[in-house]
This record gives sequence, C-alpha cells and structure tokens, in this order.
Amino acid sequence: MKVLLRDIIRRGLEGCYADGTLQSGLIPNIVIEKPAHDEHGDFATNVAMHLARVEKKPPRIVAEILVGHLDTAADIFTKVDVAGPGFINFHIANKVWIEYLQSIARDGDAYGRSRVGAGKKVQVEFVSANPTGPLHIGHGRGAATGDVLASILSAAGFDVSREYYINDAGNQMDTLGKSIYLRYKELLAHEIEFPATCYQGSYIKDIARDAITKFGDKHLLLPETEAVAFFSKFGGDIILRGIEKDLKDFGVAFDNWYSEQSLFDGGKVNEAIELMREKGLIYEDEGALWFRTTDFGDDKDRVVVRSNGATTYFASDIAYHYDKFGRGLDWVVDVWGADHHGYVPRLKGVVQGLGRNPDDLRVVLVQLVSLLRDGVPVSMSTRSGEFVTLKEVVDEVGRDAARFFFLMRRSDSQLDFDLELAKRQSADNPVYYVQYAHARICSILESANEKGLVIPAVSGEIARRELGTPEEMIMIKTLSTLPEVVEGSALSFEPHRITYFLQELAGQFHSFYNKNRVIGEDPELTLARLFLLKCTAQTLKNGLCMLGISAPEKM
RNA sequence: GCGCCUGUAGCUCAGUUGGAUAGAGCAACGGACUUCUAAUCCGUAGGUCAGAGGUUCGAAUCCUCUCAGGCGUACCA
Repeated sequence: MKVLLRDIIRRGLEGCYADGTLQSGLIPNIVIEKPAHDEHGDFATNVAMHLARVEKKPPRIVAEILVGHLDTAADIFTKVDVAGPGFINFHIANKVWIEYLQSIARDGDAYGRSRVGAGKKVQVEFVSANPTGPLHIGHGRGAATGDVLASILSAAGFDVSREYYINDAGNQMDTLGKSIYLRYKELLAHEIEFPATCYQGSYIKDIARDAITKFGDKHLLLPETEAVAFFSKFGGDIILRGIEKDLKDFGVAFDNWYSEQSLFDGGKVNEAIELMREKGLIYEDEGALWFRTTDFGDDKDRVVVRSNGATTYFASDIAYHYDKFGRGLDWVVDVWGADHHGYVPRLKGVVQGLGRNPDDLRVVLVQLVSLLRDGVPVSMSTRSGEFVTLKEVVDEVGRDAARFFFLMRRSDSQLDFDLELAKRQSADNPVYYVQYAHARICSILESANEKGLVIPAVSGEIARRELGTPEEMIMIKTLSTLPEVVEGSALSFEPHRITYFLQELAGQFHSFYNKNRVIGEDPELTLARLFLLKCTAQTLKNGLCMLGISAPEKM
C-alpha cells in the first residue's frame, strides 16, 4: 500500500516540475507514515515540509500545489488534504483495504514474507555457551532471540543459517575435567578438597556417577593430568549433548555446531594471526602479541598470544570471524550477553582488518533476565550452582510461554520473567491472550463448517459490500502491516516487534468478537466476516510461527 | 578515571528511526455471559518523556553538559 502511494507522490512531484509550478526539481526521500490520529487519515507524508525551504515557499503552499498534481483518478482515496504545518493526509477508501484481504488469503502461510533481504547470506550465531554446565535462563533468552531473529530474517528474504560456537578449547575445559575428577574420587570414598574455582553444580556429581557406572574406578589408576583430560572430554560431550537436547525441547535447532578446538586443529588461528600481522594490525611487545584495536576505537590494544605462548580467547575469536567471513557470508550476526559489550569494538576492528565493512558484523546484545515468582525475585547464583536452568523453566511454564516471555522486551533492556504469570491462564498472560484469539477464530470457523457454510476462496464482491464497521477496518489495516512489521523487525534486529504486533491484533479481534456476531442471519455478511476471520487467523498463525510458538485450534 | 547501555503513567514496557493532542498491559475502581470459547470485552483515572541548554517549521527521538542505575575496562574465559 505504501509503495503504491510513494509512486503516486513521485509522479505528482514530477508533474509539478514539468509545468513549472515547483522549481527545485528535487525528489526527496518520500517518507510515508501512519498518523497517530484517525482524523489524519490512513497515511501522511511530510515531503512538502522538506521541500519548503528549497522552494522558498511556505510548506502548506507547497503541499497544496503537490496535492493538485496527484493522480486521484485511481479512486483509491476518499480524501487527500493538507493539514497542520504542511502534512498531506491520505484517506484510503475502505474497499481498497478490504481488497487487500485477497492477498492474505492467496499468500496463506507465506503471508508476511518479503524479499527485502534479496537472498543475502546471513549467519546468526547464538547461545554458544561453554559446554561446562547446563544452559540457564539467561541462555534461554539468547536462544529465543537468536532463533527468532534467524526466522524473521529468513521471512524477510535473507538466506539464513544458525550456528553454535562451542568454546571447547580454553582452560575452562580443564576446570571441568578437574571438577569431575575430584567428584569421581570423592564418590569412590577418597578424601578431596573441592576448590571454589571448580564447578559447584550437582550435575558434576551426576557425570562422575555416570563415569563410575561405565568405567568403575579404573581412572583412579591414571596419572592425574591424564584422568583430568579424560574427564574433560567425557564431561564436555555429555554436557554438550544435554545442551543440544534442552535447545531442541525449546524448539531451537542449529544448522551447524562449530568447535573452537577445530580452529586450532585446522591451523586457522595461526593463519588468521599471520594475516593480521601482515596487515600490521598485530605486533609484538613484552613477549606477547597484541592486536592494534585502538585503531578501531578501543581503549587499549588487546593481547592475542600471551608471553607464555598461550593464545587468548580473543585469538580464537579473530580466527573464528576470519573463518566466518571466508565462507561467503554477507552479514554475520553475533548474539551475546550484554556483559560482553566491551568486546564489540575489538571484533569490529577484526572485521575491518579483514577488509570488510564493520557493519557486516552485527552484534545483538541480550540483557539480563530476572526471574520472579509472583513478583518475588528467585535467587540465582552461578557460583553456588543454584541457578535456574532453561530446562526447569521450560518444564514448568511450557515452551510457548517461555519463548514469548523472552521475546516480549527489546533485547537490550532487562527482562522480568515471572514464572507464575507465565503459567497463569488468564488475560494477564499475553501468550494465552494471543493464542486464545487464534483458537477462538478456529472455533468459529469450525462451527461455520458444521453448519455447512463454505468460505469462498475469493469473496471480493461480498466482502467489499458487507465489511466496513470501525472494528473491522481497524483489524484489516493491522493485518495489512505484517509484511512491513517483519521487514522492520529484520532490518533493525528487533524480534520483539512481532510480539507487539500479535498482541495488538489479538486485542482488536477480541474487541470485534465481543461486539459482533459472526455467524448470523444475513448470509452474505456472515460469509464476509468468516473471510475476514480466516485472514486474521492466518496472520496470527504466521506471526506465531515466526516466534516458534504454536497456534492452537482449541484451548 | 575512561567507555557502553538504560532513565517515558504507581509497576512492566512500546513509541513506526525528526512529525500533529504521548501509547499499551498490569495494578485500582465501575460495568457486560440465554450468544460462534468470559483464557474475553466496555468504561473511569493516571505524564515536567530524569534535569538543563542547543540544533529547526517541529524533539521522548539528534548534539552538549549534569544527575541516577547497570555493565565493561585482564598476558581470564
């Protein structure tokens, strides 16, 4: 709809220039928006205000001239007027809106998808938690955000892949091995001292117990370093499988699991360091190798290889992003916890070092989640191992509610997650509110079906004649925005826009439902409304689907 | 110290990238089921957009400063 309007305005401007009523010959970026108030029509543009200065005419005059040159023959406007400081307001005829329903019905499950992404290759990397413990609730938000971002980008026409980066190389894996080893000894009746630096969670003991049933006490005979190395691998594998399972139960599946260790094994780390050295971005000082991140706005340069020869995490990251961009990706999206925001400048530096535009790397920061139960904070502390896991949350509130809650806020603002609210089956709970709207419509459609009513695939004539109440028109106009909401959501990397859209649409439907009967005496009105509801259900379903949330037909 | 994020109704948050009179949901109060699902709806009330300057036709939105909170600032991962 906006595209159409933009065209009409452009042609109008050209007309003005052709007959000399306007002089500048400028075609500005035509911004069309939805006015805040209904009296201001369906759409408004501010082009006249932008042109006022160069034209040396008051904005309202410019607007009047432009309106005089608009092609209104198409019969799509009921009114075009100049208002306020120089806005041009467009009132679109109801029948044009109603006609739009046809495209929703026609596109079906594909409605809302678009092609702005133009097939650009985008990779979204998210979660990427160390395989040293189960996923906690914070990872859950990252998982939901990354997964849905990927779905939305895909819906907007990007070619998307999902990747999990396994931090299986650093010394946290040694710590894991050591933790399990100690618990293993302990379970076999040896006295141990369990350091605070080791992983405290009870899952460590579970893994040690596992090892005993599988191998008995034979690893006690090994030298400690060998045993620790064994348990590091053994435990890492178990935990990683657990992570994969938890994510699967949460509805998240990755296209690729990428091992940090493989960067070392495949020589990528050295390769990347060498490349950066050639470009003069890596230098040696005090026995260590440094990356010149200050060239890219960082506070200080960062160590890549320590003086003891060990690489830092940053070295792996350089290699990893070197590898990613080597795979022909147009954009790389990293979803991180907000506590890592300090790493953004240095990674941007790496990207530029690779000769790429820093904007080709997009970092989405996900803020903390505070877990509440009936408004009371649930204490969480990783150190004591008493954190709440993603699995526990999903088991308690269900996948749909968990996903929706994680996506209810902009990702860079903190989130309160109330377990009781998420479970409650009432209007307070936005998940059910949206799903209920879908179920209610399905129930009506089912009831119509039982009465032998057949919703015609295309009922344009009847719909145009019968629809038109304020509640119906508001719904139709909202329905029509799904494609642009998805586009905006994708291009700004903001999944929460979809949840807001769904809540708004569901609300409009519930309002409509309470005021109007759908299946009634008038057969044509009944058919028209059934058609509208069919399109509404389709739109709700498509939105929910992008969020990875089910659209139940009964509740 | 320096850097990043945040500050909008009592609470939790949106705000279409600079537009017109600032928007929801909770919580509070008052109403609506003989109906296709009351897991719903309708109404009332609630604001110095942290504060001060600036940019312009126009600012919650952009620039500067101040205040408050969070985070970061390792030869850690």
